[in-house]
Amino acid sequence: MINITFPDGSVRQYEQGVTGYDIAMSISPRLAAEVLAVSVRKPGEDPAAKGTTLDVTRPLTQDWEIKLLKWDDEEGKKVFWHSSSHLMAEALEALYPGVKFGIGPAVENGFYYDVDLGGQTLSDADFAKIEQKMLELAREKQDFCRIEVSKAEALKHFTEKGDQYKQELISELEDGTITYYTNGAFTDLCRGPHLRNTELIKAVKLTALAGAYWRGDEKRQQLTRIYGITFPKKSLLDEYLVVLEEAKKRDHRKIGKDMELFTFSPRVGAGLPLWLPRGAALRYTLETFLRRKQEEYGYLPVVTPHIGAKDLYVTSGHYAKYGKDSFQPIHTPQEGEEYLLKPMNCPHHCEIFRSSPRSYRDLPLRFAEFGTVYRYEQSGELHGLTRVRSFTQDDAHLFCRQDQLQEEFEKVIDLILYVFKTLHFEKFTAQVSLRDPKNPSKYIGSEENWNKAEQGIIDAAKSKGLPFVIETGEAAFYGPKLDFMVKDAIGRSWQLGTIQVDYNLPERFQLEYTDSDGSKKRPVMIHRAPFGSLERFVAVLLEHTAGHLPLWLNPDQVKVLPVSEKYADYAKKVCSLLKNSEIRSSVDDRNETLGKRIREVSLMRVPIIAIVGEKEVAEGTVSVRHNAVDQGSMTVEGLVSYIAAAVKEELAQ
RNA sequence: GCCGGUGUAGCUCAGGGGUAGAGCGCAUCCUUGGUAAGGAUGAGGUCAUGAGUUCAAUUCCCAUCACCGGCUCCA
Repeated sequence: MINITFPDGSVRQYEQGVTGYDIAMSISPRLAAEVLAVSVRKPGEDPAAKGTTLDVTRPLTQDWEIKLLKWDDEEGKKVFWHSSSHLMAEALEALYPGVKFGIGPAVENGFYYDVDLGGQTLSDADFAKIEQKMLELAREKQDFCRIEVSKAEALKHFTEKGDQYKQELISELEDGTITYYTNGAFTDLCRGPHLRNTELIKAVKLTALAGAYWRGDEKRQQLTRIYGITFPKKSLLDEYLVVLEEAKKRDHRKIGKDMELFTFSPRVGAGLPLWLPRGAALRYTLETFLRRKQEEYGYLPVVTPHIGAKDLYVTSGHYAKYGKDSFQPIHTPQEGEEYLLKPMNCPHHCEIFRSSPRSYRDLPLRFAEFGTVYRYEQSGELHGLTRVRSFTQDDAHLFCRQDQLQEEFEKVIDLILYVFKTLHFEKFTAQVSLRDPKNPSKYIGSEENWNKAEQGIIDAAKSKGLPFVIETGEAAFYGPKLDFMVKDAIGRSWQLGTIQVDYNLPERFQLEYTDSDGSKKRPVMIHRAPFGSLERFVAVLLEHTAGHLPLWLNPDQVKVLPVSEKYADYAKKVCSLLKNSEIRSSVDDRNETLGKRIREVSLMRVPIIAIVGEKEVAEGTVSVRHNAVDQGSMTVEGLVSYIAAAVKEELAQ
């Protein structure tokens, strides 16, 4: 007998060799029908440690703490989708004989399989056929069987099959650890785990077709990557399709066009956004918001040029690292002079630090700048406002003493949390990015400093009670960092704010201050950007809010609509009174019906509509509609204080 | 940068070897309206750019550019 501990702490005894499925059955057949996989962990192991996921058909031979994984568990979905990729492979093999398979994992939303179709081509017109075949095979209730094989046997099998991709994978595996999974006529090299059988897959949708290199290496064979997603219920697929539609509607590129915020012009160049008046108003409001807060936190605004001498970046180390992949140096008429478009603001700020002798009493010094930078992003990677070649960082560099690092880092976390809170990004996670210990040559700076910096970040995050994950190998080449990933209203993750500790640039720029004992010391530097960049932040904000920006931030706060042209003069008067109170307002007195203008103004997401007609002119009032809700009539002064109160409430949160 | 797709009016898109269409928007007129689409008339296009095939190219072929979906990358 073995002891099985359940998540609630209860323990039950089972026969040796019992399966997850048997255990589920012993609780309820209904649970057994839903259970997709089982997560096991040695009893008493750290609860934070991830368990091992096993097939529900795997016999259990020792004491375990288990969790029965269902669709609602991330790991359960992974197993479901991974099995689906095998199902798709089976369908492909049936429809396209001779097809060879690369890898077919589960991803965040579904799964893919990289395949080599030989000479055959595939287009999304073929999706329906493949989906049909998958459903047909799924209904056959094929069991997924796990088979252990020797390396020699596995190599022989795939050599005979002529699948060089699997051969390559097997050749890198250790003998004795190799398993196959079969479902129906399809056998795949696979570690698993998988579903019990294919029947659990009730709804199938192939979503995209893409090219992908074998093992991500552009020098190697290009495979066709087929993306799909499956569900245990048809209704879940329908819901998913609705979410996709919703995401399309929330696409910041579309909203930006609708709301006339920004545009691009091929004549100006790819990835170089042009901010339209309303977009510029939005940016300006965001900048002012942050500038004021930073002032409270003791930041000092600085301004630096958009170009810098090449030597500046040679000193910083960026030239060696990125020079070849950047916009190329600008050459001046005077021979030998070379300037670079600035790809970051830090070297300029380092020079500001150097501009005068610094005392330990001066620290910390916090230089802030909305600094526009230029980076030669690969053409294929440009995407709306989230990935551009010219963008403005809400940048600041904090120069502090080692004993101030922790506190400064924590204050930056506070500032970022304030920004997120005010803009209603309620779901976010922090990611601590550390060095890749296997690849030390990728990084500059001493081992000792790296250790100090990495520990400093972890300590600060812990003391702020920040939920964070550690990612090794994700650090910048000059230092470790703490990145904030926010989840938007429909659950997608985006990287926004970042805080980075840097022991390297102070070294390279020979920055120093005089300590209390008269000795020269090197300051520590913190890079930070709560928004990340204004471009990306606006994009994420638009997708998060579907363009329904809060009143304080909206480029149009009030639209004044005269009921008919007779009241246009009064409307203009109201508008100018509002403007006198620094409210962003305009009049729509076009010769259109009131209903139509309300519709259009609402579609433009203007939060407040002030309607004026005979009654309002007589009474000296406006009729106010806020977010489609009638607020009754009020005087212009009344509307001004109404807005002031609403804005104050939005910002106070 | 690589693979695939797309590029037709300001916007969203249909069409197709014989130089073009719809809806919305825009303009003018009628209407002067009370909380999400009033009516009529009209103007707008080197069919992304460049070369090629053809009697004839917006349509077919090639290249370039931009955008879209992936891959790779991201100081």
